[in-house]
Amino acid sequence: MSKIKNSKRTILNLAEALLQDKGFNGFSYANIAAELGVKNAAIHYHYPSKEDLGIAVMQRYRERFKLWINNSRVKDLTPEAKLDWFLSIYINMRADQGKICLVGSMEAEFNSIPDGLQSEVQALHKDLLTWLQAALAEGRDAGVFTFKGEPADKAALILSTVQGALQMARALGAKKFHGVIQQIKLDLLK
Amino acid sequence: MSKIKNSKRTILNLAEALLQDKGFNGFSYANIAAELGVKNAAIHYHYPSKEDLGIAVMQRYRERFKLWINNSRVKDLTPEAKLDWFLSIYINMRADQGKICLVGSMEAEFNSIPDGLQSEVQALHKDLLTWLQAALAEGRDAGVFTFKGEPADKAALILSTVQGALQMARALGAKKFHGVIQQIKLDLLK
DNA sequence: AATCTTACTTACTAATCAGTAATTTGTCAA
DNA sequence: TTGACAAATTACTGATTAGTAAGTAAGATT
Repeated sequence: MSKIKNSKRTILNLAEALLQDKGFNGFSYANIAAELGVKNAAIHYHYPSKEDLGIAVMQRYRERFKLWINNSRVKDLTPEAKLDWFLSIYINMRADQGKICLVGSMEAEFNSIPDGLQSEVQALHKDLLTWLQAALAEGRDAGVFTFKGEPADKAALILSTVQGALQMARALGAKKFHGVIQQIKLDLLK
Repeated sequence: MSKIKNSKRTILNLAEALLQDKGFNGFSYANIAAELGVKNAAIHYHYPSKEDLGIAVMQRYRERFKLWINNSRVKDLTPEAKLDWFLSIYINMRADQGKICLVGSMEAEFNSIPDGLQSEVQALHKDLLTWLQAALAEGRDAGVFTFKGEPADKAALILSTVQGALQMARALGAKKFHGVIQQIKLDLLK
């Protein structure tokens, strides 16, 4: 009986990577078990159902995001630096390795994932939008961003863009992704 | 033995809807067969493998798009009307019914779909980008669009945006999607 | 020392999946 | 009417899936 170190955390890490890589319907308990050198049932012991596992991944991500935005290292940034920080989250997802964001992955399969997981996706998407909207409003008030319309719509646009661009990178390469990131800034900065 | 009317076409229609709805890993031959009141094997008769079926859907879509853009009713439009036509494709996908675009659906599952299908996704995405890029360049030259940077990057941004926005609509509603469409135009028109 | 708990294994179920082979049914043309 | 072909059925395979129940080994608690 070989034991996993930090079992719950290790499983979540692997599940998160698999979700970004293959989606909820694209991975199985067997994938995780094999990678960790244990049996399927060992994963079920920690996360009884696949829904439980998916929810745990999403909740951990939400809490991580909450911690970041409430930390002074992000909170006290200028609006422009806040945007850069936000975009860096997506840049660091390694489009060059074909990873996409959790929200995009789950929303693409939204109609075939469990209800409880749908709610978590919804909640995370709202969290991201709320923060980004505030950062955009702050930046426009400070005179460093320019855009027409409502901050809510501009935030939804930017979030949709990065989500879509990560997916595009899979088919057309990471270079295209970075072009889009650049364009977001061109469209926003004075 | 109950026969399907226009079997190949009917199957493709259903497969396309299922792809937009549940993704490649999210539907099965049984879904299609049940809907048509026929057995699984009847679908395999027309499309031996799931990869064949997926490829057929993508190829039909590409040819449809090719026909449209080479038709004078699109070709002779003003740049602004061309943009509206393009966006209407995505608006007509019925975000309110939770449908997303084929490209987004396939790219989200890119790492777990057959190779031949990956190539088709790639090809369609390139087709869309190429056309949009030309329309944007034409519009900027004509003085009706304003944007910084390269038309290629702006085209990639807009395509990523609509793709992501359709997915967002599933979690946050169609209203949000329409807000993003509006914002695309605000960001582009003088 | 005895017991309880954690983390896992073994062994299984029931369902679903894509796909195949052999056969039957229906239609149309010569 | 017969034969050819298309389109479907029946009946199956082997793989994979999520999930469960019972049992075991090791460590912690009492």
